Amino acid sequence: MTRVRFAPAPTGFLHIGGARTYIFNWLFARQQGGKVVLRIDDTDVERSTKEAIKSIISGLLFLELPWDETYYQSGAREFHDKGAERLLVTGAAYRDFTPPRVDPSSTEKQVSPWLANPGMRELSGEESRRRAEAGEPFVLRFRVPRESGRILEFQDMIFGSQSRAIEDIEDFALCRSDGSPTYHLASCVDDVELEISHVIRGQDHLTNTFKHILLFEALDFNPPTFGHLPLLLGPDGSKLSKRKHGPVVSLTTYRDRGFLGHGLVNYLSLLGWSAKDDREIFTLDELLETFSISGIQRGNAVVTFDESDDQNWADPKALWVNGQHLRTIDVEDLAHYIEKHLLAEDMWNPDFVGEGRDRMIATVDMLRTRYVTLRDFIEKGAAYFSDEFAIEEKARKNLDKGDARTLLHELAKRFKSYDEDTFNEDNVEKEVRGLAAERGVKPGLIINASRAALTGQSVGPSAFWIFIALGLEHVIKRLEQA
RNA sequence: GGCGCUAUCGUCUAAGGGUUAGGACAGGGCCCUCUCAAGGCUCAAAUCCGGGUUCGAAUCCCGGUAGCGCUACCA
Repeated sequence: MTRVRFAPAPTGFLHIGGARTYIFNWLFARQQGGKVVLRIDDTDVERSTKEAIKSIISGLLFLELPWDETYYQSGAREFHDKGAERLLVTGAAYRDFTPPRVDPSSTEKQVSPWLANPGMRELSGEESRRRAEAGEPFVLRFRVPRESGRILEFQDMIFGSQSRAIEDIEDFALCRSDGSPTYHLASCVDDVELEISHVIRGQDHLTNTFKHILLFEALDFNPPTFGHLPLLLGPDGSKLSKRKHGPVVSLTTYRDRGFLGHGLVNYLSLLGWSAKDDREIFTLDELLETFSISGIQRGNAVVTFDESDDQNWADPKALWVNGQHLRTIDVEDLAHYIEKHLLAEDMWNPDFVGEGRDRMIATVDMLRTRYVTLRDFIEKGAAYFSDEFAIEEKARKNLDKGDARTLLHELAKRFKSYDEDTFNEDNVEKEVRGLAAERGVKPGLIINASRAALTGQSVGPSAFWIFIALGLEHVIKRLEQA
């Protein structure tokens, strides 16, 4: 049985690199008919927060790729303790009483690689126990058998055959001085506990994998199959991170700014993976059909975004992919997503249910070809859903041209004799063009002024269509107020 | 510094010994047109450098360089 896990540390929001890892895990597992476990790696009590867990889960829900089980590492402490105990008893681990390094994050160059603290591996079992019982703090370290001169090897699903000399691996920590397990210990023990068959994670763990293999062996378990994904880099070329790149890379930002869950899934899946043909747009089903680990390449991918640019706050390609989804998904579904945003903005109008439903759907359908996010319906499309909308500078200019306002008022007067049946696109066009001919002005003058009066914008769908979309009542009101 | 990984248009990528090095986004132009989009057509844009191997190298090998990652009592 294929079982994969996605294991974020709840030390902040989940960024889109993590989301991509989740997507690839999910796709792989689902193709195999396997299970997906969400494992919250909250062993670092200092930095883990409840809010982060909430943010991660809500971000993941937004992707609409459901997982099967949720597991909290903090609730599995007894397994970790048992593992640590076992490693200590068998001699695979030892206590290190060396005080912590003063400034572990210091940038000073290391002259030679650190492998172990002097004197600690050689401590006799008795002395080690005595000092521990006396209350002297220690970290538990893995005793890497460097003297074996072994070359460690494994087959990575993505990077292929990997090897590393055991003598280059340092005695990594298994438990902190407060007794809590580190990532390496907890992760491996839990992978065993959860019967994980495939570990698919970021390439930043590629070198750690050798440590993990050593750990699995010492614990007497067969290591799972590993696959490492190329990393996502920010515009500056460094590994995507919440600290460095900020909330623009947060999964929840994409949700809040109006991405479609599967639109983002599509874009993210294209980073490091391709179908080997020219296709770029995939529904979830198509992705499920097409995705393959062998289509993943090994180079890191740069995500370009510009926080200060309203148009390109996300990667332009991400926006484009989302736009493609926006205009191809079922319009009813789309309307449903838009409703949520309207509700959130207090722009919800009860007319959108019942009789007005069809009108709303038709509006959404017309607007979707020129928008790329759900937010656009709220911002650029305000006039279609609400009577409160701003009038743009360019639109005002269109209204100020010639006798535009007078003509619009005349138009309003004429539409008063219309009813629901006669008020259709053809008749409106005839009326508008007729008025233009009558007064000897270009039709464009009235047309563009109409759009300005009706929507507050100089750009948008066909003006004749807008008349119908808004309905007779609103049209007359807005024309009169022009 | 040590170890590991990677290297094709600005960005995401295809081509795994023989192609005018293909596609997509973004950019330019044209068509369409009541505006803006969408859509269609089109232009510009790349094999990191140096050596091999080979009739032939983006592709295989070696060396350099660059980038990224790891080198924590973070994950």
